[in-house]
Amino acid sequence: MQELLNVFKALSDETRLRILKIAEKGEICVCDLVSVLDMSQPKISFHLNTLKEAGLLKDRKQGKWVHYSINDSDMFRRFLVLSVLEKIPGEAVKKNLARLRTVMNIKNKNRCCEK
Amino acid sequence: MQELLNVFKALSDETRLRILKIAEKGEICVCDLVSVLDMSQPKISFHLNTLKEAGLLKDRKQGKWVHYSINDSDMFRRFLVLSVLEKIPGEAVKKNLARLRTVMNIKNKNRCCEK
DNA sequence: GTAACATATAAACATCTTTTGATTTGTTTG
DNA sequence: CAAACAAATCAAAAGATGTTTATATGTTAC
Repeated sequence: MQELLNVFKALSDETRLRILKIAEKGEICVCDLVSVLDMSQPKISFHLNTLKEAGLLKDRKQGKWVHYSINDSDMFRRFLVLSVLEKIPGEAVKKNLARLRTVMNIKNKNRCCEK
Repeated sequence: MQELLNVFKALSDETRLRILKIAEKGEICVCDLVSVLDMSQPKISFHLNTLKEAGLLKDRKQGKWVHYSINDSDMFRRFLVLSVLEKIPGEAVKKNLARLRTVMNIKNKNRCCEK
C-alpha cells in the first residue's frame, strides 16, 4: 500500500508536476531544470529524488551531470503520468516550457551539461 | 492545477484509500464507516470531507444520517479511483472488508442509519 | 419542547513535508 | 593535485496536514 501512496504523494506537488511536464519533452539534467524552473538546486534535487523514489523518474549519471527522464518501465505509472500531464492546464506551465525551449537552444555558451 | 493537485493529495492517505475501497462496495453512512474502520468520528469526517472536496466522493443527506458514495460524474476521477483501488493489495484491506460485511449483515440491533 | 443521536466544526496539538543555507561528495579540467 | 563545477545531503526553520478532545448543529423521537 505504501508504494501506491508514494506515487500519489509524488504527484501531489506543483513543482513535481512541472518537472514531469518538462521531462515529458525529453531527458533533462539537474542544472537545466534549475534554470528552467528558476528554483534552488537543493530544492530541485529534493523533488527529483521524491519522483525517483516513487518510480516516476529514472536517472542516468554522465560525468559531472545527472540526467533525469520519465521512467516508462511500469505501465501503471506510465499511464498515470500520461493522463495527469494531459490534465495540467497549458497556461500553468507555458512559461516553463518557453524557458525550456530557450535553454535547449543555447548550445554554446551558458549551457551546462554539454561538453 | 490546484484542482488536479487536490485529487492526488486526497489519494495520498491510507485512511482515505480504505474509505474509497469500502465505498466501492456501495453507499455507506458515516456511523458505519466509523465502525468498519474503528476510528474516531471526527477523523472519519475529516477524511470524508477531503475526498468530497477533491470530487472523489459525493454525499446524500437523509434524516440524521449522511451517506457517502463514489462520485462517478467525472470520467478522469472515476477512472483514477477504479485503477487505484485495483492496485491496493487485498491483504491490506481484508479486515476492513470483512468488518464491512459483518456490519452490513446486522440489520436489526446495533445498526445505525436504519429506521 | 427536551432528550438522544449523527455528523460537522473548531482549537490545540502532533506529525509530516517542504524549503533554505551550509556543507559534502564526486567529477572534470588544467 | 588544486580549482571549478554539478549534484546530493544535512540540519534547522517554515509550512502543511492529520489527530484529538470538546463543542456546535441539525434531526428525530418522545
